[in-house]
Amino acid sequence: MPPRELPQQMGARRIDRPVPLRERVYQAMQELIISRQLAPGQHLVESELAEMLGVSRQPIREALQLLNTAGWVDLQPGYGAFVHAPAPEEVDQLLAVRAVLESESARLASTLVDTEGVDRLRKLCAEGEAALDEDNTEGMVAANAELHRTVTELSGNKVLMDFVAQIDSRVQWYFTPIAHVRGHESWREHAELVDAIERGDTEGAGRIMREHTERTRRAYQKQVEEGPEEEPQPQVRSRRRRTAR
Amino acid sequence: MPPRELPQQMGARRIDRPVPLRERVYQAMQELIISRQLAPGQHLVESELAEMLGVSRQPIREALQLLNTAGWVDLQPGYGAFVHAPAPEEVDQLLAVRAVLESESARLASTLVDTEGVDRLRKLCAEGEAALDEDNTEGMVAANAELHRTVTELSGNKVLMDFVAQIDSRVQWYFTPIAHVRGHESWREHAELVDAIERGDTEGAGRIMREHTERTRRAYQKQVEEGPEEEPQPQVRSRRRRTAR
DNA sequence: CTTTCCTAATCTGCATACAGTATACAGATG
DNA sequence: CATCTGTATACTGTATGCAGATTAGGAAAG
Repeated sequence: MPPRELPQQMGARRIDRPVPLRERVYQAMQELIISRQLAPGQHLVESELAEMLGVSRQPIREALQLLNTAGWVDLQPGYGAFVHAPAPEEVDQLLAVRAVLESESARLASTLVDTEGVDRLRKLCAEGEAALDEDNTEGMVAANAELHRTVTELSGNKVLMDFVAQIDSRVQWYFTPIAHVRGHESWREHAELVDAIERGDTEGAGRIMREHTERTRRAYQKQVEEGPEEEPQPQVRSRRRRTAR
Repeated sequence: MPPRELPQQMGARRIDRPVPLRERVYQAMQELIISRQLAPGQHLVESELAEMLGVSRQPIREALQLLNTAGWVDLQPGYGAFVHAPAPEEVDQLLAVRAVLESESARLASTLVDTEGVDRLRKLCAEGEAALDEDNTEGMVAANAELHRTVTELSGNKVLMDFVAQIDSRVQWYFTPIAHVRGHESWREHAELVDAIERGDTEGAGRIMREHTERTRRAYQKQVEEGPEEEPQPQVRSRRRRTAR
């Protein structure tokens, strides 16, 4: 330990190191994928992306590797990178895992009740309801994500947070297009969940969260059955020739 | 489909594409970390690794990124890569997540019973017991890992498999040194688990697995409390000067 | 002797260059 | 006309080079 301690309480936030290019490329590409500007199955040519984003191939490659491990793109060695095209059963499986992890988050959160945390949750509930009333889909999705994230944060388990974060961003991707249907119902469940957490009702919190996410999952399944398919997705999966000059 | 089929039954095994260098570097480094040849907290200098493994820095960098997302090394932008040094509470959290995911695996597996799968599980149980009898720690750890992996595989949920695989390899890393203590007890529980899966006892399978992994977790906690610390770990975390010529 | 500042050397981040491989198109062959 | 084969080309994988950032170590000052 250094002889003299530095007052730890000051703006302990260290100056932000320059964010590596690969991180920013990662973010940019994630957004391009979520917004469907890069379509599922599309071939991602490194040099093209490099030119598009104004950087060299190196940071592009690094970002692609990260996107690969996060499940956003599929990397086929010696072949290329393709935007991941989630199969319906994969989405279902993802939601199943989410259900389990979030349920555990709720259980843990309820054992660490904390008025400050509960306040935050209630505020998010209010925001969500408000967004719902004014038909603001985007705001609703955001509030929903933030609520779930907060519950996980309150669980106090960092590892859990990491995993749930990974899953949630992908769930959001799959979901955004099929505009969240179960509006009021969903937010009523959220409110119940917060109540259970507040009173330290571990079993209740876990059960409610589990039921909640399972219902979401079933809503998704139903949507898939009914809505035949958004588009059959040409599922390109083949290398594309750029300039056939 | 092409008009004329090629006799599909012949040695249909396609020639293995050259495994990218980054993959092999990843494997090599993971092994070096598990075997403690690269100590926790140690600074990993790209050029050094490149020389050591006989490749250029590029594949090293890519492998480091992957190792980072998998939790094996910590990457500090502009600063360097360091072998991850798990804090005790992190290990505990990891085991908690493992407990939940594996329990769910067992539940799902029990709903998809299948004699072939049960046979494989039983065989692994036998192997484990045998290894235990002849005091073969390595074999025991391997059988244990393989058993858990198989249960997850039988769950039929690919996403779950991915996550559990990630967790398990890290759990193995943390565990190998503290030589698995709860020997017979652990394998008795495994046998019970397989029985439950065989008879399609979903709740039982889930419960047994949960209790099993929770017990493992508690065994770890106890070990941590008793064994003060392996070594206080200098926690180097500082860049090292290579050739102070 | 302690603290501060400066300097030098190392290391990372990013760009570019090169080689090998897979693909698509065109021409050849039956 | 259909199918096969050869060749040009584009893309990935790997290596190397360069600039800026960051730290360790030591000199200078209190």
